[in-house]
Amino acid sequence: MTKGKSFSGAERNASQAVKTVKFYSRGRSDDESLQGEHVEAERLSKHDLKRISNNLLKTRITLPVFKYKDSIMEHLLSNQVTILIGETGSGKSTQLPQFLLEKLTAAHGNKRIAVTQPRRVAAINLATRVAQEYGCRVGDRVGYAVRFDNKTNSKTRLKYLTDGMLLREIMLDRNLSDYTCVIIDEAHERTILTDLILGFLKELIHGLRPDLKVVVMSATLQAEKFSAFFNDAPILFVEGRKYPVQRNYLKEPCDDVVDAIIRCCVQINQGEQLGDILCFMPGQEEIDKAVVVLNKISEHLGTSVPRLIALPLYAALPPSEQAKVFLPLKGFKRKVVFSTNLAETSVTISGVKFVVDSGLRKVKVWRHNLGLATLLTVPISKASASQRTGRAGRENPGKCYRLYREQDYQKLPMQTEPEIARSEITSPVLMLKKIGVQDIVNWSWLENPGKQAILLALQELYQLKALDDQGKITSKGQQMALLPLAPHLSCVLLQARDSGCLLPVIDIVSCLSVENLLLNPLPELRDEINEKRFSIATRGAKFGDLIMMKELYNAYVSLRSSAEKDEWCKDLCVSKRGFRNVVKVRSQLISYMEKLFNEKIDVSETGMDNDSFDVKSVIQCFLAGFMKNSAIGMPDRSFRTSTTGETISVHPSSMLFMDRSCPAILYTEYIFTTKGYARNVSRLELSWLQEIVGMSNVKISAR
DNA sequence: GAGCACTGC
Repeated sequence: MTKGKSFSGAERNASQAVKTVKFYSRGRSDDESLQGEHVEAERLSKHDLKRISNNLLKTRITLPVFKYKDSIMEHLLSNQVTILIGETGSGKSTQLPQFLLEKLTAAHGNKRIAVTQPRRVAAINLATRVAQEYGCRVGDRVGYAVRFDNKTNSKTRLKYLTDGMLLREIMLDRNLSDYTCVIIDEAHERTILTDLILGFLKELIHGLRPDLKVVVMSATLQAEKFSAFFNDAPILFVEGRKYPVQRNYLKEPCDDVVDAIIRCCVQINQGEQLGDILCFMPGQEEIDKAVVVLNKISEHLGTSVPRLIALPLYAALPPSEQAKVFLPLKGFKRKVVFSTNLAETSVTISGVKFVVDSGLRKVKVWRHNLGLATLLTVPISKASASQRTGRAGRENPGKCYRLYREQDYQKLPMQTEPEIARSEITSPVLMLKKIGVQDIVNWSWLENPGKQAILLALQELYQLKALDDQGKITSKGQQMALLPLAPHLSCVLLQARDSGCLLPVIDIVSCLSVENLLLNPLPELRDEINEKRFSIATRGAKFGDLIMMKELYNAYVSLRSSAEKDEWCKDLCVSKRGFRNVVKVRSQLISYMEKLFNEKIDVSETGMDNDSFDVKSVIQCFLAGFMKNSAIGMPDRSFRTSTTGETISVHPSSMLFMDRSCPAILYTEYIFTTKGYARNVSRLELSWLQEIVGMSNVKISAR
């Protein structure tokens, strides 16, 4: 097997510039592969826990990271901020926090160590594993906190949590006085929330907490950026072990991604030893097409080569379909998984020996000046290409086929643009205001989103009455920041309380904050499923998607058994996992509202009766949060946005797609793909609009 | 008259 190419320049620089601790992991890796290793710790005795811990220790001490413990700890303890670059399999996420736990809690007995993760599963899996290694139950000395699931108690000293969760804690206690050390893991992913935490920690250690220790853990490419941000904090480089992956490029660029990927898979199948193939593609459309084509072709390839089994993988796919990609195949077969970015970080498939990379991804880019989101297919970054390639070398040496030329690869940007640079930032700005930041433009941004973006966010928050005309956070803004919702939806909820229709609005807001609740039916079932949805949501048929969600929710909770619920979900092509989440979100929102206003919400009055709420009041609550998201019907039957007069169309997924009678519409999302689409659409009467918005800034032309 | 990458509280 040919050895893979050497690291890129930036990776080498990072390792040369600093003290290098190299090791080769022989144990299991420190991330997703922990799945399925859980032991029912609750049922085990102290003796059993100790025994398991001792057994695991035998594995842990064979890890060279254990051998370098003293040297790593020396750096960590003598610096306030340390950047730790650790590759996959370096054990950094499980071992380092335990080393620190030993040292720091000896000195600060009642304080905690926080380890943040961008994803819930990672936080839960890591805490579960580390508790075993430590020899305790999860939720005792070692625990975790993610939304809907808090396994910590007063004895917890090592706490794994999602970065969203830590930000909540920051908003409630801006000194983080519970903690002696904060470890930010996977910082290179540059999620908005990770960026905010880093900026916040920088201010905190230079202000009220000069004693707080900070460790930033990241993959190679961004080390210098983090180091420079924290006043040249030392970078520690811990090498993991990856198997070599041979990289192959195209000689000529291809113009049809699906065609090129299929050819490549067939070629691999004919020339290479057994091993599964993982193909990275931009989106669902290309994936579905490739699956159909490859499954058709594989029938005609003969029996001298493995039978190709094509499988799709993307987030909108039902979990039962997603599960198929993890099942090993029996017999003379080769699995070909066509995946979105999902398989780049969130999911690991074992058995993959070959990666085919289209070099493309889909990305949602917010246009501040237009006030809309666009969904674009764009080339990936070098970092992303390297991550995708690495998926072929997790268990054995592998090969990667890049469907672009080497000179095209050289032209790719080094890193993916951080999320905060291409997103709407009303929510981050409100969080900063809540924390007490006055000057948002000059705050310690890891990546400053720009003056225009910030001013537009401030303006938006002012219109939602979260800020006063001095730019100071109002008491309404304080409440909005504490609700686990986008500011617009928080505003809707607060309006609903004032209007006396909190319960139906909470149900709808809960539906809106769960992703992929309504699944896309297969084309041949579409009309049938639509009919079923219309027959259940009789008022939604007239008033649109928000009202439909309330009716679907009512229908869902009126079913008794979970078997009935599952059947119903399947029948209407809605996500059962989604609806289970709706129920959780709903009860969380109710309890948060109770806490905010120190009052008890009487849930009994929410009946199964769809007619027990007033449609006009409910939709007017949404107008309070989405004032600018309204459009007026024109004589030619198109809609024009009331803010800019742009043409906007009702999205085909909406209940109102076929409706020709709406005088005006309200929508919660405005997204540009092939043209401007309104999603989650409600019917508006012109008089409703006038009552709420007033005549001043909306031009209304009657149909 | 037609479509949607991924997270988080």
